[in-house]
Amino acid sequence: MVADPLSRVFSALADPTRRDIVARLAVGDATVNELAAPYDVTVQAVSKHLKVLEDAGLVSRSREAQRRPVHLEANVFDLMTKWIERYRRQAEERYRRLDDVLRSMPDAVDTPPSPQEGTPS
Amino acid sequence: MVADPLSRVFSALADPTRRDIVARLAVGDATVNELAAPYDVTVQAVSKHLKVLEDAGLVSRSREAQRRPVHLEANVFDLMTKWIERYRRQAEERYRRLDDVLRSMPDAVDTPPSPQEGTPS
DNA sequence: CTCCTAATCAACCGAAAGGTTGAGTACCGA
DNA sequence: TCGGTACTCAACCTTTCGGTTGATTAGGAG
Repeated sequence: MVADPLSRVFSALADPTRRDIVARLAVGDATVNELAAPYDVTVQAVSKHLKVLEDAGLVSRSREAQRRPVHLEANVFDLMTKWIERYRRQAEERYRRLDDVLRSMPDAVDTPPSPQEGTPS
Repeated sequence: MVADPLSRVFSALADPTRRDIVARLAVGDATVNELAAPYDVTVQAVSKHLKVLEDAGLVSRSREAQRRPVHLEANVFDLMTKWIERYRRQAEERYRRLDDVLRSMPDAVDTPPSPQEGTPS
């Protein structure tokens, strides 16, 4: 994957197994085998999932003898949260303004999705 | 796509073009042709993107003559935000507890990511 | 009715995702 | 040194994704 950071994070969390792994890691660090245990997929598949999460910056892997404990990097969530909040706020602001406009013309339409007006272009 | 709601939302926003469309819609409703204009892809491709966003519950399409104005449903962001906040909080809480433990044993290790302890299982 | 515009549907294509099996690497323990 | 354990790498397979072109539906405008 050579996508932008935001796409990598969103895409990493678009898979339920990977979200599950993140949920598990929020409790505490774990090894690949520990993470793979609950699922009926091979440990290689989980290893691939971890690579995706790592590329997205959501987890890091250290080294402890032959074990490679996986650690959740929760701060990367900020990237998403900021993006989401930005457009949510913007959309809500817009809704509020539209509401004001409708309130300021009390004699106009009262059926919101009615496409009956002849608004010329 | 027959995935769970959360996967649909994350996956919908994993594409930069679709995030761009969401950003555009936060400013105001738009038609498919208007949305397609800035990109050098066909209008059919954009229509597909909108279908993905609609299936994720992020936008809705009404009908106004032969036009189908697209509207941003900002409230669906909540689903993501809740999921993210949950595990961020959990991870931060864990970090805080670990910090407390380390503080309560002042003679122990002082190199945070040092995997030198022989914690027996 | 006929034409134009807006948008979707359908079939297809190449690339990437998610899975598998099999081999390879790295480290510990006897 | 020889296994055994923990994990990754590589090749392959099938499904999904993002895009295309071409046909079709739906609704004004003349």
